[in-house]
Amino acid sequence: MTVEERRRVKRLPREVRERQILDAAVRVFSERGYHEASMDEISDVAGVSKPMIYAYLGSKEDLFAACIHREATQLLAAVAAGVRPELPPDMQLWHGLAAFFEYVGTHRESWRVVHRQAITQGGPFSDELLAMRTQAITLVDTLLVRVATKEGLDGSSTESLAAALVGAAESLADWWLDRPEVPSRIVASRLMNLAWMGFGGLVNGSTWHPRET
Amino acid sequence: MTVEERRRVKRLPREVRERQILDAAVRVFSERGYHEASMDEISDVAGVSKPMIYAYLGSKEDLFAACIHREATQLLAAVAAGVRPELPPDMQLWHGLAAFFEYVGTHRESWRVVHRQAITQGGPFSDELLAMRTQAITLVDTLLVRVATKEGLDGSSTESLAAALVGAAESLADWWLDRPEVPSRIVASRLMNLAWMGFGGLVNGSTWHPRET
Amino acid sequence: MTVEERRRVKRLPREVRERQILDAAVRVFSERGYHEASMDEISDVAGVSKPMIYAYLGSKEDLFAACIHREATQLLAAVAAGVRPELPPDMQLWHGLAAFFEYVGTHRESWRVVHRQAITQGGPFSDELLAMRTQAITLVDTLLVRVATKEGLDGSSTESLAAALVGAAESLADWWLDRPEVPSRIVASRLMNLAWMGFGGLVNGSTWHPRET
Amino acid sequence: MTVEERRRVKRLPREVRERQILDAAVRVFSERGYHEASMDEISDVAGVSKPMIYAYLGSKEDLFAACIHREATQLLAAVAAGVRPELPPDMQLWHGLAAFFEYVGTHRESWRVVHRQAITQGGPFSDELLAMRTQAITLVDTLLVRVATKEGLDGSSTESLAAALVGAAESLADWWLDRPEVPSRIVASRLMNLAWMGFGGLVNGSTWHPRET
DNA sequence: CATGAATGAGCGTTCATTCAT
DNA sequence: GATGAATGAACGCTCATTCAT
Repeated sequence: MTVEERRRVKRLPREVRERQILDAAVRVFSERGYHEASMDEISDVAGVSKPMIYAYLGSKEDLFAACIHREATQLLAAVAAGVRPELPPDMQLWHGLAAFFEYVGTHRESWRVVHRQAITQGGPFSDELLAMRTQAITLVDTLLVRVATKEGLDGSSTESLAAALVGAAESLADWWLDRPEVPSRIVASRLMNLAWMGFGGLVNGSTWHPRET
Repeated sequence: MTVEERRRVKRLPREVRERQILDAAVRVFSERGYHEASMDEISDVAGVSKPMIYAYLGSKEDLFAACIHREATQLLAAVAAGVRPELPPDMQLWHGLAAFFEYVGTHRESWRVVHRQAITQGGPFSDELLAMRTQAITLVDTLLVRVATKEGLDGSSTESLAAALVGAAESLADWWLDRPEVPSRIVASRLMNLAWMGFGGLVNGSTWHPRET
Repeated sequence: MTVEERRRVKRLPREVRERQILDAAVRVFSERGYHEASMDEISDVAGVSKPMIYAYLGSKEDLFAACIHREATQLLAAVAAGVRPELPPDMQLWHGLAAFFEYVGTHRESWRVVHRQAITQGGPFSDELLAMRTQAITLVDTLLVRVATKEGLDGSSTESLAAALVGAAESLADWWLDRPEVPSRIVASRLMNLAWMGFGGLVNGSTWHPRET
Repeated sequence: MTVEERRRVKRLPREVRERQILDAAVRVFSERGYHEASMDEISDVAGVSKPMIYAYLGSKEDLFAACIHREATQLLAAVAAGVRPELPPDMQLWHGLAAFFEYVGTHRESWRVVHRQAITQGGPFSDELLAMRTQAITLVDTLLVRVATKEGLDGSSTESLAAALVGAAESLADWWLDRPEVPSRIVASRLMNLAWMGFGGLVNGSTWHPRET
């Protein structure tokens, strides 16, 4: 019995198959995009017949949502693991950013699916993604608020700043995806500087305003 | 139908027809996304038969590329018009950002096509988009370099900062698209503050570095 | 240019194509039944590609409904044409029945689709069929009522008798379908006798009742 | 799972399992129709895994044929039980009809499967059904022949009359299925009157013939 | 010039059926 | 004996694209 035959014949437990399918789906969705991806290719890559996909993960939409959910959860977990609460705020932010870019760098497919694809598909996908994003923003906001209140800054605009920071990180990650030669530390450090200095300025009260010209 | 009657039906010059088609295509692509958009609907909205579209603008891909090109060119022109070279650098940046958000706010369909759609479709579309982006980055880089060299900062990393800024602007615009209640000035001002403060820090040489923990 | 090529190339007007498609659909539905019939086969038989069917007649359900409607209408028209109002009631009934069996005998496929298939498919098809049946029953009822009132019979149960007669005719036609050797006149005459004698008995007041045993 | 435990799970004898499966199949076929019924649902309703069904009853077709056979046999038995040979012919017919409608009324699912479903599916099912029908026609024919010969009527057309009667009964039952408010006795009585009066006319020699118009 | 008519090719989905366990 | 796991094959439907008119 050859290895190939063995593969075709073995009856794997559902859990294993589901992982195989999700792995394949992430890869194909990442490479082709949601619409260009065909269930046929996914089933080929997964080494499983199409009916299995439908039996275990449901429709194409369901499958895509499952991908986003799994990958986004992993990403968020990686970032959260990087942030250690006993450190001072700036170091927390730094470690969070470093973990984020580290993860994106080592899981490019994952990121492509979660961000590039999910963001443009309306409906149920956005919801899944939105929830994750909200969590990320909350994470950052918590940090900023701690600094801001200490320093006496009005806490009202921290959330929008957090949103901008998350957005900037996403955007930078997207930009970085096409430049594999830059080390993740460098990218993280650039954003950290921009963010911390900019935020520092706001905390000091030295805001910029347009002058009359 | 006699020759006489034939002459009476609208027989518009090619240029006008092309504009009609492109307008319709931008609208439909923006509403439905690239893949959900059907040539049938575009031809309906344009009030032109499908063979006309193929004759004038080529395949669906060609049509989409043409949309991106036209809209991106307009956007870039609007931003460039905002930047007035006789002003000091910070005011140039400010007017550029203001013009950008102003344009995005008043041409939401256009932006949806150019950014949200184009970014997720691989292949030929990215090229069109990439070229425009490079122009934008160059525009900003020119500004930064002028300040940086004046102040003695090493000019090596200005380009990546410019890229980060452009990326942040794009991301923020995307975020803003779903929040029509925020005035464009406010959004522009937030990004301006973050950018200018952060950049100012770098110029001063007061960079942030991770400490040992 | 061969005949075949000519057929592939000719652009026929919509109306003609629709008839072709409906003809093919009636044939295939009649032979295979609704569920076993495939759109592929119908398109093959019609000598048209599948997209044409969807463009002109809509979904499989729509197509089936269109078949029923067309065939049922024709059948009813044939029967109505047979009934001549200037004749006495029994001759009207006779000509109606004769026309009915004549039609069924010469349009077996049509009848199979209208009755055998439509009757067992729920939903929208039944409605179409029900409407036709109601018309048929009304037609018969009108006849019976005229006789019944003349003779003084209570007209309350004529409708159910009409329903029974229509049902018996349908059933007899179904039975007859598998016995092509029997002439249509004979079948019609048998039902006519059963009906007229039975109805005559009722009119005379000589009804049958179960006796105690 | 130990040998001990295995023995405790329900390990019913084949006969019982088959009945379970057939019961479930009749229910599902009756509700959904042959094609809409899925083996999955049947196995669910039966509380048995799909491979069991295939092991015991064979393919879907086989299963359906088994359903028809069982139900049709029951129906015929019920009718035959109603007919008591010691009674006069008209009372025999009456009791047969009454038993028929009584059975259909109390076993609607059964009837739906036997008649409505089986009649529209070609091939093997018709055979099963045809055999049963032939038996029913023979049953009625026997009755009619006895009367007819006694009275001197030519016996040649009794079979077709019997067929018409059986067909009318089937059709009336089908019509009645959707009108549960009518009592079975009424329906039976209507058909009995129509049949007996009509048949009586023939026996008397007072047949109807079309006149010249 | 302009279009209604026409299609090849492919997609998402389902289902009866069969093994390995 | 009994089942979860697995699939081949087909079906309904759509869409970008192209001719004949």
